[in-house]
Amino acid sequence: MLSFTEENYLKALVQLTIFEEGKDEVGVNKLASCLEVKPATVNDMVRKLKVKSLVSYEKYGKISLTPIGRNSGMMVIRRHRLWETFLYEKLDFSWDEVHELAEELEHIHSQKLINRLDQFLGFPEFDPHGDAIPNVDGEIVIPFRKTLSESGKGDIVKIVAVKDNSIAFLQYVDKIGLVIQDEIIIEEKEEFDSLITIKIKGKQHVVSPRFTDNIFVVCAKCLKANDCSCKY
Amino acid sequence: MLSFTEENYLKALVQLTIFEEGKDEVGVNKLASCLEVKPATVNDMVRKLKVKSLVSYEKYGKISLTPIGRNSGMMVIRRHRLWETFLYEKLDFSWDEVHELAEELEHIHSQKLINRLDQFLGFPEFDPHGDAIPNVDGEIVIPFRKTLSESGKGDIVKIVAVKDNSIAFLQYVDKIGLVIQDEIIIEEKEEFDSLITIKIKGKQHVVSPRFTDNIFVVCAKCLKANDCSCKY
DNA sequence: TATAAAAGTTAGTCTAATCTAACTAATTAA
DNA sequence: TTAATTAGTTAGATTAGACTAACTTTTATA
Repeated sequence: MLSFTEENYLKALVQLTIFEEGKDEVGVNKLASCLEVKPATVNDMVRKLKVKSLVSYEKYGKISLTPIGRNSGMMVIRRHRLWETFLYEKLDFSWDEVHELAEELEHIHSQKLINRLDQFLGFPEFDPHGDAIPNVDGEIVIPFRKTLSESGKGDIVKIVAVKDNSIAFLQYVDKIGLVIQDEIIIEEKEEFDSLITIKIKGKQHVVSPRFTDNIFVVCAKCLKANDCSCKY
Repeated sequence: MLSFTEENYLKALVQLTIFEEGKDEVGVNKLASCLEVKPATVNDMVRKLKVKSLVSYEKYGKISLTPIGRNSGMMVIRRHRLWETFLYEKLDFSWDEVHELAEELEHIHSQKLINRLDQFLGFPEFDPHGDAIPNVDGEIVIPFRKTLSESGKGDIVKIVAVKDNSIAFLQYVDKIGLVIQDEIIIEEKEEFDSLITIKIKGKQHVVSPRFTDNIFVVCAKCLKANDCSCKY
């Protein structure tokens, strides 16, 4: 049985490798800052996780997940996202409240509980932030998507997820009136300071990279993220 | 913020004092065996809880809860029993499965979460084992009831709760076919070995004190536990 | 009421998860 | 290609919650 802490390390590793495009390993410092602990602490823990065959690691090398470690980490994320969905759908919590609560709930271990919860929720595919929920085997389809920052002037896109789950960010998104699946028109991109002018539901907003880096979108027409050549 | 462990101490103290008729304090050994730790461990912890004004305690004396300690302990029990109800009512768990899962879920702290859950469940008064659920202020109405062992020959009673929440006991209750609110007729009481012959739904069963000590009942006619003088 | 048994305490040890401070290795840039 | 910077390691300390073993106090009983 994994401890609360060990699970948090595995979860962070999944986020920093599998969910981070084109990466399958991560350094001690990066993991430390993600978990808000000191590198020395990570060093100790990674050795323990290695003994348990959950990570691959050599002194002065990078850290990566073994298949077992990956699956365990994925299960934590599955639990997290299913609880978020429960809180949002059934208990009427707002999307900026659910993350914090799910941080605790994700450590309840029972497989049976989480599978029953999944069923109770009607086997949802996405959590309230638009993130895919790993299935019972720890598999996940990472959908094609790009950030709003990567969209070009004139593009008409659809928001499919948010990257940042912090209360401050989500409340800002609410304030603008943006909801998952909404259409966004990129009206202007200012090279100088990277500010972008967008239109949502007919209303214009000027937003910063701090915002656009954390909004995941696809083309509103073809629903592709990258090799889209749709013309409006 | 109380730790997982501190909460378990407070919960056990509520059970051993408030829920145990005519007691308002308990010794180190009793608490230790209830929590399945050594008396030395309890001694340490009780000192810590005293510093936090959660218990009253003097060296070589008995342990009792302060009003704050009582309320904190009650909140753990409220959470436990609401989660049990959720698992039973919404996720179709059987009553012998819910206790174990609720032991983990009860440590999720959010007041808001538990009050929303309460509302979602329709403000239930009793958990699946027939135990009353403390309200939002940590108050509880401990209903009048006696054990089946205390019932006399010829009594017709109604089961309102079970004392033991262990899987083995609950599965035995299921096997007999007994359900909360069922009527039980005490047909025979054997002084020699304390075996009792009961009739449930027209079927006779011979049961031991191990069973009857853990079944809470009231008079089926007047719904009183003690000063009942109903004649059948 | 003396003494045995039960209940409670103390001191010292252990493990998990963290830290700080000082060190070493690897990488980057002048 | 050396020096500076960044990344990673090690040793030793700390805290919470548990333990054992030896001791002391309280209670019950002969």
